Amino acid sequence: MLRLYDTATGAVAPLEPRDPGSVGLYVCGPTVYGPPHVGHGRFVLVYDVLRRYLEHTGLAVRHVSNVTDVDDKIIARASTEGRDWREVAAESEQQWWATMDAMGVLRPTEVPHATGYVEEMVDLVAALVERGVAYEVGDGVYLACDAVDGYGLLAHQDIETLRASAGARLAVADEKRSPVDFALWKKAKPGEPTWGSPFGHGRPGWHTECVVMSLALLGDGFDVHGGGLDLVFPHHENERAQAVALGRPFARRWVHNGLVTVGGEKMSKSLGNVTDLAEIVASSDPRAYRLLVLRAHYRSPLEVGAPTLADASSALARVDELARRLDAVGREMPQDGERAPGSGGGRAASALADAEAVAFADAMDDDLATPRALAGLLGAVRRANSLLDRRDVAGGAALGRAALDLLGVLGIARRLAEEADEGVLDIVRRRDAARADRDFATADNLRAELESRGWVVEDSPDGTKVRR
RNA sequence: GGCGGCGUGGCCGAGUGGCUUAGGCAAGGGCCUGCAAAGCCCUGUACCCGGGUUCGAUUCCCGGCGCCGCCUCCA
Repeated sequence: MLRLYDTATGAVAPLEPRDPGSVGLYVCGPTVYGPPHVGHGRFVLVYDVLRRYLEHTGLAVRHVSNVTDVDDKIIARASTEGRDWREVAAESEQQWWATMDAMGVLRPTEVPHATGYVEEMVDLVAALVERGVAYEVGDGVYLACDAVDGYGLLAHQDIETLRASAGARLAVADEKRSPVDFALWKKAKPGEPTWGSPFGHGRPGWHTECVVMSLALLGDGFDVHGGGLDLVFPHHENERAQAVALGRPFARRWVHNGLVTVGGEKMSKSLGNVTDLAEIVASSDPRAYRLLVLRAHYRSPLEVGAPTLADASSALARVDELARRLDAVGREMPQDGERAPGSGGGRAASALADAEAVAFADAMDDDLATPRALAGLLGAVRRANSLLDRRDVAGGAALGRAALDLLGVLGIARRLAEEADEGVLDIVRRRDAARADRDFATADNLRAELESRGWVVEDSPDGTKVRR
């Protein structure tokens, strides 16, 4: 069984689902006001792999990830660009999915939009007011955090400390009773999108959006709530506060992924080091970024840059090379190739494959230790290549296929080979003819020609092979 | 100031009280090759500093130094 770290307790513990056989996972999704960056890419990949692994172990996963489609930043951008806020949100969301699809990320099973749940949000705010834990002032409705049992659970600080900390930093200008209180409902300002409510026209606060959507779709006491480490406080703390104030059980487990650094620092607009995710997907194999992300533990910080991406790309090339070799082997061998006749090594070979699967599960069950899982798999890739080099086709194929299958669980499936067109094949044939004539000067010129067209040229007993 | 975390070989990045002390990339040597490419084999003797605990610490404890994140919108 998967053991996962819980931010609330600071300990690793088995993930025991509320409903046997299935897991409800809520992940805070993007606010759609601009193009996705590598930080978004990391959180999406982390939870994509969590989901894939849970499904691999036979659990049904209900994976809910919201889109925040009304927010200060969306409104601000629409305003400066003189456009409708809905248009900005829709366009950004389209960009989001295009990039995620390119990265091979599974779409969440449900994608609630904040604007689709405003009525429920109003109801929730009203219920909190009715219970006397929320109060209305001039610019909105706030939650009185003092009334919340265990406020500070995720921040690992008591409310007095949080109050002092917030009070010291914020020039208190609004009408909140306490600096830690937060807006459930923001009353309308001129030119902003609004909805009607018992507290006047306005829009919901961010923290209210997520608590409403997660409970609406996954129900009380759902299994896992995830998001970036930077959402722990105040966002998740405040989501939880609302549920607690209502007397509803909230997430049973809190999972947070580490942040991406660029040049050793967190990405931020003020530092000017925000790396566009779409650029990475366009300029390199999207699986390279996935590999990079999985090579670090999900709770550690991760350095992303051209050098680390190039590094991951090279590692991936070796995996793909094995896949190509196995394809070739598959054509020469019967399809039940693991037990190829006359090899005699079949049983030992499948034992080797089983051992890989066990090691993989051990690593993954240990708080999603993808670095260890990957280390094992990449080692298996090398050993499989080694067996194939030594003509142990049965052993190499069994081990190699096992490794590739398990890499597939992580979303690092093999890339489809690109077919060479007739013009390229013509050069290949001329080069083979030249090599047969031992006219190496001509052969080398033709190889240079192929390489200049972007093909990697490899000689084999069957003649020139090209790939890219 | 409070809270959380980190400092590992050229780079990225796991991990561990001693045992064969990840993995990847890069580098050097080798096998293979007409030469390459790809693949494989071999090599590197790393754990911020100072104390302490211990038979033994990179790993545990204390203290420093440096760095990062959160405490305000943020994946």
